[in-house]
Amino acid sequence: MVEIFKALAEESRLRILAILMEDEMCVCEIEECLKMTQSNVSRHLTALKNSGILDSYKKAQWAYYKVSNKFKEDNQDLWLYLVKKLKESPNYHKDLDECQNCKRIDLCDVRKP
Amino acid sequence: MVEIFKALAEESRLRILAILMEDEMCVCEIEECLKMTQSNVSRHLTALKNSGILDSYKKAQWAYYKVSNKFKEDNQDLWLYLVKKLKESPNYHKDLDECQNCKRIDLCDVRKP
DNA sequence: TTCGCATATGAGTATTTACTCATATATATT
DNA sequence: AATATATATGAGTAAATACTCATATGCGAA
Repeated sequence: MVEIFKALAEESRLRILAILMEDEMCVCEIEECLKMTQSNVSRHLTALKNSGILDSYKKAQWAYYKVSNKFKEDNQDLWLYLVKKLKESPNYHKDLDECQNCKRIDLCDVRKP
Repeated sequence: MVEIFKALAEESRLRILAILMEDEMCVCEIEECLKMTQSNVSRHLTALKNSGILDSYKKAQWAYYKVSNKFKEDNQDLWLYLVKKLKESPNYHKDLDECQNCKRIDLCDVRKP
């Protein structure tokens, strides 16, 4: 439990989690959406993954991250709380809009026709 | 939200919260129950209070802390999660037992007849 | 007023954490 | 094999955090 709270006790990580709430994403997309450095994104994703909140898989050189279903199941009340509160957080809509813009750019394999 | 997670991202604070789940307590009682230094208890309680999780009141030289009702109302899902998970945590039963022992000792005014 | 008790706070120390730049590693293309 | 792209990881730096000891502050009793 404390490990989960530690992972969540950081603004950048909550922003990442907020945009991952909607759909899985690739590192390069998160970078672009949140205007964060690649290495910083990677580290935060690793922290969230290590605490059991995210899952990831690789497709060629691309790494995709998504909220872990197991996490959602094992921590239903917390997940409910997060979904609600993340949508209310100050950066949420701005970040979401930015993500819509990013989806118009071909960033990684999954976005290519 | 992040402030709340920051307050909860610490083992000692979760232990304090776990025993405060049952009933309000005085600083000196928490000290005794959890075998922590007075100053450390005081600091953790202040952190939990500043994040909105706890409320406190003074009675003479004694300071009592309890879980804030406002916090419970505003963060129902999270509180539900905490109650469940705190009871499952490794130290919970040991700490609870220790508290039962402490209640046999007269520590502060409220315990005196 | 002085003394005793409870607790908050100052200060020091060690550890942890967030971020960056650089680069190692993994995968694909030529 | 060389080159390009994506991402994880090493290393350095600054800031934050947890804990302790000491003591300031607040309250009550004598």
